[in-house]
Amino acid sequence: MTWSIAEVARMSGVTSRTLRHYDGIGLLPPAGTGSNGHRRYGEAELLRLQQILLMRELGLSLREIRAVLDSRADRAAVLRAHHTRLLAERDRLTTLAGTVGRTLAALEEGREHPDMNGINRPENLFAGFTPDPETDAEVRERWPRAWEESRRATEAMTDEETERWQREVTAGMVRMAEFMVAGTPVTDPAVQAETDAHHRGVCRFWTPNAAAYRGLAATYVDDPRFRATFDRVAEGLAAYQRDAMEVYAAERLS
Amino acid sequence: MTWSIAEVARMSGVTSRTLRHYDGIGLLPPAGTGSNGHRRYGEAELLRLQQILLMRELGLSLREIRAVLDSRADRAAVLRAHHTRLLAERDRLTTLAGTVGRTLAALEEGREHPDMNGINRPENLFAGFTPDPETDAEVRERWPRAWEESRRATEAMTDEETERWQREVTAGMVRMAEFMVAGTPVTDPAVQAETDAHHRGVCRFWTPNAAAYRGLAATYVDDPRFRATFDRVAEGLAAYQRDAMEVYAAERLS
DNA sequence: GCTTGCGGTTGCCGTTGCGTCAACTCCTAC
DNA sequence: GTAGGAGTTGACGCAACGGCAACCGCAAGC
Repeated sequence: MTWSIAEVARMSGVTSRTLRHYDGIGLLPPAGTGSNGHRRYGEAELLRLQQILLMRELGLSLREIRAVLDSRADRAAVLRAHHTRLLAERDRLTTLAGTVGRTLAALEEGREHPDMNGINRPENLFAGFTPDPETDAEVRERWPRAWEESRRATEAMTDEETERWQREVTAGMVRMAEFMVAGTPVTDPAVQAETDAHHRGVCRFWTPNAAAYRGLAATYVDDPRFRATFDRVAEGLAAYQRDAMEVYAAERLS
Repeated sequence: MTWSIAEVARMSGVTSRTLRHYDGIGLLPPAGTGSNGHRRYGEAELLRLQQILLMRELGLSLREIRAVLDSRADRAAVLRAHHTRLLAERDRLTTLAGTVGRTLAALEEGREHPDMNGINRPENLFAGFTPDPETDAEVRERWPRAWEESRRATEAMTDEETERWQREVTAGMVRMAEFMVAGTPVTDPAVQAETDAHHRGVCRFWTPNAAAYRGLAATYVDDPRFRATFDRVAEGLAAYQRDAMEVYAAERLS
């Protein structure tokens, strides 16, 4: 028993165009083609199509589905990865919806040019920034090991890399500010994930233990130069960042 | 003071390709071009670019951004619509992640061919379905007005429309089953939204008031033929659907 | 014998927001 | 004279198809 493309389409609920597409990308070739070039599908193909549609409903890409069906990938592993992606995307949308909602509220409150809810978005906070000699000397004196490590790492970067990195730091600060104005507690997994990114960023230059990381956190608030940098992005960000770092140090560092 | 494309790219953090793209689609034409064809950007363009990037970060499409900037659309209205879209998409992902998570759990529990967590997914539950004369006569006798209205609406549909409609009904039942196995309470907005869709579907043939809709709900469970149809999708679906409909009737109908 | 219609075919464009070549041009410095 | 850098336009590619065009084969009806 074989079926024509239109019959399969009616039985499965997809369009014949889709079936041709699946044939075209090698996901579901028909059992054979008649003398007139018409595709003929058998039971094996119907079964395969059923599997395809099942996974498609779960949101897997056709490429992944093909990998699974051709047993070039483990079903469970693919689904786990997909699940993680879904949760991450959901969290992203949640944050985004919050930001849009606040912007909207500001707009309707009459502020014609909302300033992003108190967040400034410098494209690159450190553009043309050279650490002033005074601070540099101070760091060198107080933490000579860290200063030396950091110096080596900095010198190894090209100008381009430096700028990309500065941009990334700025973006991280803005994301943190987002959480802050959204009222997200610093213990929230999303905030801690961001803090983890910050920690990894710091580790590019210097690997702090819990106490050192806490020291850095304190410096952000206590040192007027650091605090000013944070507060240029959003008021209170230095303290928020410090709190997040302290939670991170307590939970993830030793 | 004007800037070259590379300068603007460095200042704003986007690539020169992006700027050319924005020019290409008319979103951000340069202030002018030099004798050598090179684009020159002025302060007005930088300001416009800043606005663009702001809205882009909020997730708006370039088309929407252009509409807003050319004041062919209301900022607040666009943001409100976008906010709604974001929330809907977030909810979709949440449900999807739940389904994927349960499928994954079933898979890891050893069931190599998980049956979608107890949900059957007939492509079209009513394929080739003709209401049996007995039921038909019964409905006609008990609710003559409704039977007549429904008959007229049914006859007005082409075969194609009928099949599409049956498919949609089946899909709705599967979505309901998803909520049921996910343990979502029937009072949940998502479930009520689905019930609203069901209600609108019913209204294509017959417009029930609160009592009638509740009566239909009861029939789903009490009538063995209806219940069997629901339970072919998932066990207990008839009761779940009834509960959802009763909540709906109480809250939205009179 | 000719037309009409159905069911199928291939192939190409459009969708979104750019990344990534390729092939040129212009200007400057050595 | 030539190498290099900064710019240009044009085109393909990405995911998963929808939709259209042009064409083919086969049947029925005139």
